[in-house]
Amino acid sequence: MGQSRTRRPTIIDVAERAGVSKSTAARALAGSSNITDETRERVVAAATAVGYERNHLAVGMRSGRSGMLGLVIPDITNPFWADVARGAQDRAARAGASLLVFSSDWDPEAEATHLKTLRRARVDGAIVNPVSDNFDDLDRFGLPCVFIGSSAERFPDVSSVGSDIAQAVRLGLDHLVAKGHMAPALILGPKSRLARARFLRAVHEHCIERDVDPAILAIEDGEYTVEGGRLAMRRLLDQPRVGHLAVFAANDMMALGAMMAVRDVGLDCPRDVSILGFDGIPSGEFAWPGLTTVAKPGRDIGERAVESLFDEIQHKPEHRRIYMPCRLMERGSLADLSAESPKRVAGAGRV
Amino acid sequence: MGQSRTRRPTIIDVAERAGVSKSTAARALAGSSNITDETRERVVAAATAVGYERNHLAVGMRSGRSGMLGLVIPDITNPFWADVARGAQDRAARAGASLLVFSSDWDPEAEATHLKTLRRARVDGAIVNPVSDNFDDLDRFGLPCVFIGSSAERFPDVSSVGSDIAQAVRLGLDHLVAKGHMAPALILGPKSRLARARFLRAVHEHCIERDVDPAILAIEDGEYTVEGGRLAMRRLLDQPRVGHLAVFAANDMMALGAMMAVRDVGLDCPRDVSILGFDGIPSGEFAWPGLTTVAKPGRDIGERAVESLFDEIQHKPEHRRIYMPCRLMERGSLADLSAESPKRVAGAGRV
DNA sequence: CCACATCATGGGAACGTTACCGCGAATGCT
DNA sequence: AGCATTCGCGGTAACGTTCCCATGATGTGG
Repeated sequence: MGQSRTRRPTIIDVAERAGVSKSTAARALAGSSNITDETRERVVAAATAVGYERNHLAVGMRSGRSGMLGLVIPDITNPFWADVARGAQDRAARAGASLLVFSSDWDPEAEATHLKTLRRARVDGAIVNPVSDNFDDLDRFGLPCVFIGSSAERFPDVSSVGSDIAQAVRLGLDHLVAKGHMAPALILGPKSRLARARFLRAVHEHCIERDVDPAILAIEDGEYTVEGGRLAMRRLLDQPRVGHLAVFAANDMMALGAMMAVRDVGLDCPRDVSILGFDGIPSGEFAWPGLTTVAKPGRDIGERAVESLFDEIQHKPEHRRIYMPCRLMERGSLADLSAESPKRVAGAGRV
Repeated sequence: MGQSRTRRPTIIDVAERAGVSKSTAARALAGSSNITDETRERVVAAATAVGYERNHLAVGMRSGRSGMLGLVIPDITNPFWADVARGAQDRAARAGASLLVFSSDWDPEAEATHLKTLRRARVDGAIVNPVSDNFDDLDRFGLPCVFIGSSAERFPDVSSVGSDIAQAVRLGLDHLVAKGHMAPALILGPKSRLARARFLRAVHEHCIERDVDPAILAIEDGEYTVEGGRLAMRRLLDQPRVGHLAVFAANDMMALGAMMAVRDVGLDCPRDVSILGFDGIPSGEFAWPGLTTVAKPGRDIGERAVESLFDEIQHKPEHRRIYMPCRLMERGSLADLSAESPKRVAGAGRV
């Protein structure tokens, strides 16, 4: 980087060089109103000549719009959230906005700090995966906000975007049923998490539609981690059972952990145990066997969140709850038992 | 979000409420100079009472420091770059700065656009994994800049932070040798990439130190992707060979692809083929067997890049080239042959 | 040919903050 | 006591932009 610290040219420099006032220069550069073509061209030429670049700080100050959005997610290192961030980034960029990204590590305090930073930076709005239960601060001077993820629904007044868990569960169970797994065991996240309740409710509904008593499903809880899944699967394997075991895990990490547990006890997936995940993280592709999973549309969620946020910023008060559809990614972790045993449950075979 | 659009309080509101001038209020809030404790307390009280939050746009305007940094990486969705972003984020936050994150998708045009956006946003500096060959624009008004990654070294005038490829290769080869793999095959990225040349040179040096002729090493090239690795491995397996095959891949994705290729032809890793990767992406942990790899310190790189950038911003002209050490992650993809065959190469066993 | 509308342009204020300067009071020193 | 120095505080300018209003020029219609 050679010659350092030349003062950045301002619109006044442009105006002087073009021989007009700064008002005229500003009008010319803004594009539209009431300007001779000749003057406009002269101003534009002057601008490129001096290398003028509009100062967005000043613009933001004058207009009250900084052109920046905030994104507060648990961890950018988590592939799902990286996907969300990428979608938000792209959508924001398409609208000429920039994204300030923060990771909260599921820590309410960090979250609060980051939100304060965002308010001070005068972002036009924020997208948050809420960790804390208390967002009164946020409310005070009305920072436009869109929440993201299933934890968002604790807040009735805030628009939110998330994945359609009911549809996802339905998709997963339909697939399991089609493969001949009528009553899969469940590995779920910790109790008192909204996502868990929603997942479970969808499973119940699906079972009832198929005339299956939900109570017969084995359920194990665990942390949303590889280790959590491993332990839950170990408990599942300890239970007496006949024949093939199918498992629907509420999270890919848990599913991968479950896969490890299967290997730990000398069994084989998918020969002895079938595993279905939920998330769509890339690691599932490289596991052996590849993890069949219901993939959340992280990128789409990010994009839609930004769009919702723009609505919010423009005071379009249509406060909405958006659920994005998930998609089945079929890989190798499910055995196909549909031919082996006769379908004993009415309506089980439908897709 | 209930009562919307109350005007955000300014320092003037605070001053009025505290019964002082805005200068005094500013001084009180800035912390230090020449203020009675009593006045300071009154101002601080007033500030919290009205919910004052300093407007960083205005501060940036006045001071010329926006308190924001830019980060332009190929893809936030790529786990390595997500790691880098996380490190940069945390380090920046610790210094009270925020990070504007952009993904370029290895597209020079997108990169240029993002850099322009960053300049307009008046970031104090930028961290870039350079894609383009031409950064004259960047130079013009001296946006402080630190480059990141091995492609950075094309630019002699710009400070850079990257991983220590020489050390990484040494680490990997030492480990291979210790496990009894004296002359591993190499799966490398495309020619005319700087990283490839560096990798190869380090391999040569290591070989020569061990009195091994580098020319005997089999080398296959491929794209830095799973598919690239798969194809390269397939070619490697087509070649006639005796006994166990060991492979050092220049990238974890390629290594995972190689693993698939091994499975494709009915062989077993690590029984028949040993594979060593380079990157440390999480997916390697869930592959079967777990991928032994040399992990790049993505997070540390991000942190150091921010630190370097701060130096750059403060005109500390010590332009530096920093190489961060890598770390071996031992998992299951390497067979231990050290006991089986006598060491025929002098000095091979050292660690 | 004059009244009036239209239009391109310039002047100035304002966004919120901080740095600088100046003023009056209080304090220290001889 | 008298003078110098320090100290707390207020006023004002400036950062770069855009918006509003005024002004003068030009065009239009009666």
